[in-house]
Amino acid sequence: MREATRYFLTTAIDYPNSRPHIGTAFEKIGADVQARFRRMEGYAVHFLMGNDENTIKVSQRAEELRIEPKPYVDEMARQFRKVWAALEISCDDFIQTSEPRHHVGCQKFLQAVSDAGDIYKKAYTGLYCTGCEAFKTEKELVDGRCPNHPNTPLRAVQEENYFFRLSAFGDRLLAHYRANPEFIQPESRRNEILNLVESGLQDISITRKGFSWGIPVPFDPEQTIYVWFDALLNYITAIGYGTDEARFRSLWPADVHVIGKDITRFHCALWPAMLMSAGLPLPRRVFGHGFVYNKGAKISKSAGTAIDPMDVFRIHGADAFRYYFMRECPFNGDGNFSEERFAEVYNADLANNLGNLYSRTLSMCIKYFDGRLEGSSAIEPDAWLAGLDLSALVADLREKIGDFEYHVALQRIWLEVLGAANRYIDATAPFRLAKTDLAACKVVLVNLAEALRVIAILIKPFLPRTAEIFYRAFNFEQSQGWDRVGNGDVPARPAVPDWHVTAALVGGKPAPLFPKIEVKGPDA
RNA sequence: UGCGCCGUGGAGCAGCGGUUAGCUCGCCAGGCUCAUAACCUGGAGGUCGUAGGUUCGAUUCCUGCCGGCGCAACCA
Repeated sequence: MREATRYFLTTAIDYPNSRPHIGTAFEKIGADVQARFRRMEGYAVHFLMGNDENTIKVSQRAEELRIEPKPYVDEMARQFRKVWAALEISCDDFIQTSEPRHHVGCQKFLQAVSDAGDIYKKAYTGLYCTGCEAFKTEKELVDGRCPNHPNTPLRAVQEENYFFRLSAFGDRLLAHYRANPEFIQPESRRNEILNLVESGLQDISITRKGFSWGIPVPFDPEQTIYVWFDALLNYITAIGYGTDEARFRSLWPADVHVIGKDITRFHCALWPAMLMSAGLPLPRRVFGHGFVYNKGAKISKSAGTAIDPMDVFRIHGADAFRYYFMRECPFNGDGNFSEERFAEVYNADLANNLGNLYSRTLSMCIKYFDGRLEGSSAIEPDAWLAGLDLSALVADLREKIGDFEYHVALQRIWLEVLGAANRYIDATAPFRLAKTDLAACKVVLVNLAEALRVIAILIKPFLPRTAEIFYRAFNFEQSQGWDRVGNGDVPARPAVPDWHVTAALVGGKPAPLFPKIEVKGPDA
């Protein structure tokens, strides 16, 4: 068997200061859709996520809780993974930057960059706010004070740090952007970075002195590696850089880093420069997705606008949650979340359209044929398409999903495929044929069963649970197991002789997949 | 201030150099009854923020302005 093409994708690693909110969930879902889609296309996907743990805040928080940092980050990682699992995020690996594999790889990398002559030591003088435990720039100050801690005087602190010669990489970065237009996506992010790098880069301090929680600098144990330099390296340390070179070589470079638009500069300027210095290939693509706002307001923990994803999908299910964000919030731009809008989208697209199509199809099969469509193999189920060209549609969806244009892909599926099925029922009226022409009625139902199968495949990356329920509504697995079903199976009618309903029934009827959300009226 | 984004029928969003500007919700009128009071058809409603420019032609490209927002480099 031919070795499948590898596809390595990553998300940003998260600060484990607090639980994930819907904004971080948005990113993971978007990446997961890509991972699932690529698997369906036959790629050997490696999907990496993780937590960013070597930060001052983590050690402070652990201290507040009177526990050691390591048990603290382990517990947070457990909670994060639990949320991601509940959201059906299909990552293959989850790295914590406190793990030995990361420490080893980081030190090796830093040494490599140092050997390349891109690291030097320099005294840095700055105003330090003890309230924030951070340096402040002149621009940030309000009346010479830290805006967050106006009563705490700033201290002038001088510290010797190691610097990375980022400024030396400007021309090479620009050359790379020009030679690889798809390196930074979407276009607006690319323009931003082009602008930034053209205006000149400054060297960046990459170590801190006096912190015990973090990765020691190999050639100066008094210093630890600063979080940004350290965090980016997770993409290579997780796959064996410094610990398993063969594996590293088989997976690197990454096909895409999925990140938030706020950290594009680190991924598109600093990160490639680091890799160039160490003599490693650059990732093929960086995709900076937009943000999710809470009714137009920025998601902020302090302002109380953060929403816990669990609150939403605990009630309505992970698939509904995933659908909302993928359909409603363009991945290359910003979107909004509100309970009202969620209920609207859920009821219209999932309950009335998708779920109801499932219900009415199965109900008729059960009611008129006791669930058995005998002789189905003699029927060519393409009437329901009414001229819709499925292979052209799939080709277009490949392009759209490959470019992270999920909202467009979903709109097409709903408008054209679900629409075709619902219109077909209306046009043929199988409920009427059941009284006059059972054979004709069966033809319609075989068509509808086929429609459910096609829909199952098309929505598989987005709504994995629902897709599986659709596929398993009939005995299609006798010809192809669900786990192996891919986009190539859309036009391939299953060679199963007598299609029959295998769906779970409640009281002889299919249970509603997406029970409608009762919308509260203004006086409720 | 610099950079970026947004301003499209009542609401929320797509779209994008070119046939009658789409979708969802809401509203109105029909049809249907298999289904989660769901589904299907049709209708009302927009001079695509504003003033100019480029073009045979702009909602779509450029510039100014108005309004909203995000980011501004050791700050995630």
